[in-house]
Amino acid sequence: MSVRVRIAPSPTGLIHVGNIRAALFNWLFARHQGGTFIVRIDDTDVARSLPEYERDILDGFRWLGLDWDEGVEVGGPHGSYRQSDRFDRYQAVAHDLVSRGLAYFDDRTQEQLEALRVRAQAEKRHPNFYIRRPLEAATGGAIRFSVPQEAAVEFDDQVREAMRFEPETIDDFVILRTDGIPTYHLASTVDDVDYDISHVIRGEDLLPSAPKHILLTRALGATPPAYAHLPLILGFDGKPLSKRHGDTSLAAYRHGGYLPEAMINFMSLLGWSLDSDRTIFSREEAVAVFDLARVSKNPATFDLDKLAWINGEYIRALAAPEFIERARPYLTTGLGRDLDQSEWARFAAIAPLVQERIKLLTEAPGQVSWLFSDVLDYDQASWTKVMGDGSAEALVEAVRRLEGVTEWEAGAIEVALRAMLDELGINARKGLQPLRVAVTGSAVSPPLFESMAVLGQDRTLERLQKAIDRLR
RNA sequence: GGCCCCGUCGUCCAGCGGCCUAGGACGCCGGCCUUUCAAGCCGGAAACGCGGGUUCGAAUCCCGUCGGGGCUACCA
Repeated sequence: MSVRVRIAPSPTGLIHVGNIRAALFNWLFARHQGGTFIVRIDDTDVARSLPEYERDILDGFRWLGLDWDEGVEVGGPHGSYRQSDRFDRYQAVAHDLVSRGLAYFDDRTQEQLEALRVRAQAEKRHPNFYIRRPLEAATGGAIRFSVPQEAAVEFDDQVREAMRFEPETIDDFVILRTDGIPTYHLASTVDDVDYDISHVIRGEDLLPSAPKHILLTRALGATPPAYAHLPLILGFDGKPLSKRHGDTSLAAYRHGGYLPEAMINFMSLLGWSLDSDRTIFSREEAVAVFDLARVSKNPATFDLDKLAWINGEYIRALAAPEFIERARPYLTTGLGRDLDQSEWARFAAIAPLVQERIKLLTEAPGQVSWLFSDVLDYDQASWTKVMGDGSAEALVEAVRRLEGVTEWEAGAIEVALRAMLDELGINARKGLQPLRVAVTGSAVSPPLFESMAVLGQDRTLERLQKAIDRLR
């Protein structure tokens, strides 16, 4: 049997990390098995589904490199991969089930049903005791699936192992609404059958729905797929991920300076591990060993600090030109303007030093803004902390020495300034920090000699002079 | 309430009866390096929820208990 898996998000909002992790695990499994990865759009909720959300989902998958073999925008041999195109099919299935005595019409109102649930609760009975009706009780309304009461539903979950649900605890669920729109249970199950899905890999929140889907699949005359229910992802406080934890949409990370390969690596670790001691690994390495049996059963907390660390690791591992290219859009938005060619050259010269100092691409502009502004913006705290006794002398002596440097590059600058330190008899901290603040405006910056080299001799001297004036 | 899932350092993961005086990583603390900040290197604190069994032996198996979570819609 060939492996065919799908991710079926609903376009009712921006796709979030929970969905993405499910997509990733489906993708890893498919690639490891040499199977087919399908992207389907579950838009049965026509009122809330929006085209822009569908676009967001697909953009997100593309950004992460989760390429799909069949599905929306790619096609495949199974017709449409958008459920709103297939309502006829679901309706036909629902009516066929009715005619075969496996489902029935239910014309009761929501209020009546709610009253029955309340009554069941009060009498400590399962709701199904009152919800369930004889097959021929009505001839119109919604269509409910009639859950067979003969046997328990048992299946072997790929991550949770033996599962068993007693029939009286599974309620007769609606498969087709009064308005003819299918419910998630029907559409999803019919599609999984029609598209020959072999493994359903999804969040644990759907575990209680699994017996319903299995029963429905059997009613359709098909063999149920294998199921694998992934642990849920929680926020930093151990509570379910929600708006409270900030923006959990993938888009927020996509624009927040994160690298897609770092996101993939990090999310792979949410409920899975390559082995006992590797944290950083490529997607190819993950594909090579991915195994559902090794997926953890307990919920995973989304740890932003760890994501940031992983992102930093990936940034540092980038080849310099690659880093410059990736940082480019963040630089123009962060600096608020486009850089000209000579400015880009200057950035390129200092980029490797920036690269090892940031965890997010969004931090890049802050590291080099001093390089691109004509009037330096001194950080007041840095100034007061660094400028003290001897600072003026150091600055004056530095100017004198640096004026004499004929070949303006980091090595020569260092030689000149070391000589200055010797002559003044002061240590590097005391002698160099004032220069740093004078040149970059801050006590924290990329290495000084390289920074001066990139800034240029004239501008460096100019800034040193300005600081001297300011001290008087 | 009912049904179901889960329970190893603060966090993620390893462990699937003896290799465990419980391993790795993030974070935290300390040190080294050092022109600042990072990075890097070295070291440290830090966990098997609890109670019973089973067994020569349990983090690993069983039962209970407590705790966390999911589902319980004509949402998905």
